[in-house]
Amino acid sequence: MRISQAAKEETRERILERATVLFLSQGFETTTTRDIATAAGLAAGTLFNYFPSKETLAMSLVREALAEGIADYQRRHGGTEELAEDLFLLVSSGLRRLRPLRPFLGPVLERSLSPFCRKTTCPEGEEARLEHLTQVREILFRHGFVSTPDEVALTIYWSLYLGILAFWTGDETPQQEATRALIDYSLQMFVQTIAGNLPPTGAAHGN
Amino acid sequence: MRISQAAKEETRERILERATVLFLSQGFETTTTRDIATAAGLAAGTLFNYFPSKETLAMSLVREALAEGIADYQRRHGGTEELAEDLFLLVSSGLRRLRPLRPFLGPVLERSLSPFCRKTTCPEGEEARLEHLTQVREILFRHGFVSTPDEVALTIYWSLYLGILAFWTGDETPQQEATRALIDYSLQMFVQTIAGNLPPTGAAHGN
DNA sequence: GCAGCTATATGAGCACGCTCATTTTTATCT
DNA sequence: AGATAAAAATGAGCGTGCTCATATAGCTGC
Repeated sequence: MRISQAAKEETRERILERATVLFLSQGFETTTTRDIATAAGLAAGTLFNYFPSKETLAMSLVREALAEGIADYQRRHGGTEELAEDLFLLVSSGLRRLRPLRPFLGPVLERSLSPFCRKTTCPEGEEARLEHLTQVREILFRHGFVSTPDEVALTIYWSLYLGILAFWTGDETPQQEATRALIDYSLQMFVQTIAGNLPPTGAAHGN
Repeated sequence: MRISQAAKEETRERILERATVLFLSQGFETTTTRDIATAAGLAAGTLFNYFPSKETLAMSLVREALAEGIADYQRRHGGTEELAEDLFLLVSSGLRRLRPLRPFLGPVLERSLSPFCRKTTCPEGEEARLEHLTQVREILFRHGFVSTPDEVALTIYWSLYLGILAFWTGDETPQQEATRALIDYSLQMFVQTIAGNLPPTGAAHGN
């Protein structure tokens, strides 16, 4: 068993696929790793040759979706809009890709994107965070924030973003309009602050 | 075994006390519920007559600390300061009381205060959140925000607050100065936005 | 003090995520 | 082909948090 790089990738995809089905039909917590392994035609232990933990498995789905969201955003929007609008499109693109997974995302995001306890957290979550923040930085740069934006500002951005995701996972309004309002408000808040002149630490300044 | 209401409370306190010691010396995840039960002189299962889950047990400690923080705040500050300053004092009071537990708070807060998945979350966490937000509402009211502040605004406040807590649990700077800066920034941001006139949903307006 | 009742304590046992020694499969080299 | 070594699959088994049938202790009315 040396070359079968392709076969291995295939198995990986099959696991993710079956896992998604199970998570959607019975929820994240209720689905056992044994269930997933069986559904993918593997022994219980084999699953962990592909993913170090159940959490990481689920987070792979999330990360992939968010990455596609970023790609969508880059493809469609050159960034001619206003800053807040631009960020709104980024966030929306992510949510659109995450949409099919929404029913089971609560517990997954809680464990893997939570701002707490960066050490224990699974690598996939950390990477998703970095990928998103990189894109945000790029947008800010494009809008004239030349210096690397404040560490503090980005920390706050991530807090707001998590709040949005969290709210969205439980938003029962028809077309998730409530989430839309929250995104608007959060981003306006962020942009207004970062663009203005704030006493304490001094936000990055626009042109 | 009927009356011992007082005795029961005593046992509860003993559990919390021993658990704190264990959590501090070996961390939250590493400490088993069996460890705690034994340390409190109980059988493994008895622990769960007092706390429905390990998470809830830990969260009781947090909630108590935060409640004391709020009490401290109310005792010491009539609220003569500026709004942002007032909120800063509230947050600081909480952190001061939480300080002794800091070493093991990461995983605990992650699971119990996380904005995700309100359903699964333990009741203690939800209550702590409501208690804190009630106090925030009171402060806003005192500063002239007559209408109940926007649901949206409070959701955002909580996101920011969680971000602060999260950052604080991992803050390695000498006197947690970095956290101080984050609190300043976050609250300025919040106050500035809530006081100003923000297009989308319309924040509560000051006098 | 002795039944009777009920609140509490007990610990065997369950299901879970995950590990690891072992077995099986597969590619490469002669 | 056969031998060899590496990669991958296996499933028994471990330590968790937590449950639940059972046992025990404490109060009440006699």
